[in-house]
Amino acid sequence: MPRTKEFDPGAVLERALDLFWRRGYEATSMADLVEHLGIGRASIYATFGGKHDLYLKALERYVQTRDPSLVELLSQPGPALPAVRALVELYAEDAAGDRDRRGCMVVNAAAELLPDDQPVARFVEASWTGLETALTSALIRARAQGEISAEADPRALARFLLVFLQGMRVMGKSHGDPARLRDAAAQALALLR
Amino acid sequence: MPRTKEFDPGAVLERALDLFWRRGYEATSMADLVEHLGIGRASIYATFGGKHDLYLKALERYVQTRDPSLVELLSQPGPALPAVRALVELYAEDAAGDRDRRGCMVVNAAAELLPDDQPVARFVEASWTGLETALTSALIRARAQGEISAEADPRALARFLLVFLQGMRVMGKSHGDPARLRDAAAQALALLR
DNA sequence: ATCCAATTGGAACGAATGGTCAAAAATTAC
DNA sequence: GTAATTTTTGACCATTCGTTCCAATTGGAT
Repeated sequence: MPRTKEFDPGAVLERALDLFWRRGYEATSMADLVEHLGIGRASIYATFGGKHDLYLKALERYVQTRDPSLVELLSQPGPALPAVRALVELYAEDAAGDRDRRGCMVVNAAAELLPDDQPVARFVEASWTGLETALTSALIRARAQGEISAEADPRALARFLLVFLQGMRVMGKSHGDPARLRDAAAQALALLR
Repeated sequence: MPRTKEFDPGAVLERALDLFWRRGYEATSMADLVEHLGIGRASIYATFGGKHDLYLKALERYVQTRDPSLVELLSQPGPALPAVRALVELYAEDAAGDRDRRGCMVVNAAAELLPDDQPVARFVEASWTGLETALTSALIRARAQGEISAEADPRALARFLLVFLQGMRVMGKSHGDPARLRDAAAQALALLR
């Protein structure tokens, strides 16, 4: 009995994600969204709720469609260290080569909305904890397989990498020397031996 | 002939800095500022210009009154490496112990306003370049004094530390395990040998 | 004491904000 | 074909936004 929607909610959410990612939360107005999403104002409210709900769903989609490749990358069987190194280099290239300098949406969310926005805060923390866990488990495997020193502390190393990666993501928003992030990444990788 | 102001512009700017630092640019309204600065609306415009000008001046004050201690710290005569290590630990403690999780205003500015806001972009880049330069010069001294390996690359190491420090500053906005940043910092310091 | 000039508080500005509502259109099930 | 129900459209809402203006006030210089 319900009438079918004329649009694909997933595709619309993707466009909302694009806008929020590029401009942030406050700087993106409902008028902007109405214009770029291609659907009416009321349809947005009916489908996603208010602006904050829509932002949260966009952030969720961001994590689910951009980050998971990382966890998969880290969970491949076989040698674990190359995956970790590849991850760091991927982040460096990503940040250094990002033409429109949108950075990482999670980092942007943390910087703009935290500490006041609790739903976003929970989301950010969960995202970071997830990456820390994936890194830790990869490093535990690496140590077990003799790829890094037996004395290494996998969790501490994972935490270090986690912080360093977020650093690259913030700094990627600035038009600095692209070699800066590459140099930094090369040094960070020296810690993994 | 000009009449003297009834307020101390420096003190007022300090209060504006406090607000912008905590809430960011967009989320801070002129009404908020009027309420917290203790001076009239027109006085704000007459003294500092519009909202964006005020933000820029607050950001400037932030860098001038919070960061310079760092440059001084790194420029002390004698052994250079302890100063660098102290700096990393200071950032870690700062981020982990920051009760109200306001983070670093430069990082917040970068995440919220970049890449679209060019004046802010210039400011952020200058701030980061300045820290990179100070770190590089300290590490050059450290190498010359035999505190780190002769094969070490001071600039690359400085860039690494720069990125890592900014990472701590973003992540400090989240209520995560405080040990996370301390663990990370300890690992990063292992690179300075 | 007087004039000058700048600062002051507060009212007012139009534009833009996020959100709502009711009428119209459209699709499905019968 | 008809009835039912939901989506869509777009006008509309009160509020808040950053900014400007003006009249009153204030303090400094002569």
